[in-house]
Amino acid sequence: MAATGDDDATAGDRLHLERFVPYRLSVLTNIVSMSIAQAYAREFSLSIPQWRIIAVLARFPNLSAIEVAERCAMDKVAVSRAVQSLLASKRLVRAYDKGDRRRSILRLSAAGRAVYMRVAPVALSYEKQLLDTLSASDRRVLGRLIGRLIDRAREIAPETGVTTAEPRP
Amino acid sequence: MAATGDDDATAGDRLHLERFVPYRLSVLTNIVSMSIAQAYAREFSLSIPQWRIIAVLARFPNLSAIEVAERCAMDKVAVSRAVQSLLASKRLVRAYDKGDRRRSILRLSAAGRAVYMRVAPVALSYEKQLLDTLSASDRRVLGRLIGRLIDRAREIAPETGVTTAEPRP
DNA sequence: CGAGGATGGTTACACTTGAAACTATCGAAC
DNA sequence: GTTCGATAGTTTCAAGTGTAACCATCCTCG
Repeated sequence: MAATGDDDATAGDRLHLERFVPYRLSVLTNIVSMSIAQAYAREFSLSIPQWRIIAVLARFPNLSAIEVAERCAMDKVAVSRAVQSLLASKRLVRAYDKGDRRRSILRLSAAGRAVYMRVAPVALSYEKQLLDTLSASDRRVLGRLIGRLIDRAREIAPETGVTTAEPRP
Repeated sequence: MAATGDDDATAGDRLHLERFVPYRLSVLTNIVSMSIAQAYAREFSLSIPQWRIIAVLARFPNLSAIEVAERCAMDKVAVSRAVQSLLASKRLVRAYDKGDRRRSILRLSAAGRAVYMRVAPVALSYEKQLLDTLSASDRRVLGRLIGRLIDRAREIAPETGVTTAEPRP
């Protein structure tokens, strides 16, 4: 127990970590990410980046590595590494663009699709469990708020470079 | 086969990454954390764990390492390391409990408080900027939703051990 | 007292991650 | 065609992180 008791933040501006939204978001995200990761890491030995790549390629096949990076909010180094391990485990197939031979074209293999088919329901059911404490209207609001905050965070981010999802259309 | 480049997720259960709440939370948190970290990492060479420890000790002085860990949602190894570097940079003072000599007692030094005084306003102003796209009522709702989701995530987390903040009172 | 177990904290090692440098290809300008 | 700069992707090396093993101290129960 804090000997002096409490709150020694003598600034005019008080930062209460436990009410500080960035901090709380980070706590929430950590718990959620770890929970989901556990579900697939154990059974399929997938890392988080690997799983993201599978998920995005399941939905948008034939992306290049950089396009994957944009959609996944990962940087290209992380994508490169995850792609290599997915190629090694034969869950991914890589071709190269005829016209531009720098550009890779990534698709899931049958094995990759199989992994997706088994992991996706687990992920979705986790999300369902997580959200079912909220009312339908709270869920809608949550979705809207997250969207707004992401947009806003991007606006005020000091040119963070790559950790930005959603390719500009 | 969708060579057209769209939605090949032929499962009955479709995972739309861009609508998947855990994913969106992770994107949001990444952008936010990196933005804030940049602010203090550059000027004060503080890592995220270091900054968290400073913030929590500014508010609750004389905690032990484990109490810090609980409040920061960090594990004790991370705390140990961050404490060491903060001791090395003279931003922290460590004493040991008279009654229980295993137990450390951590406090900010004058230098540590000075860092806090300069970083806290930056963090708060970032939060303000982030949230000022939302109406006052949306902000309240957001706070409530995050709280609910953290509780829920803890409930359904498969005994993740330590990544859990808020000591039980 | 002293053995066994719990608790606070640190160390060791393997693995992941990030920043920067590097290769290779492309497009355009001269 | 050659040079220059941009783009796609990889490699490298250093730093960060997690797990497990490890000391030291404390507690308790015989």
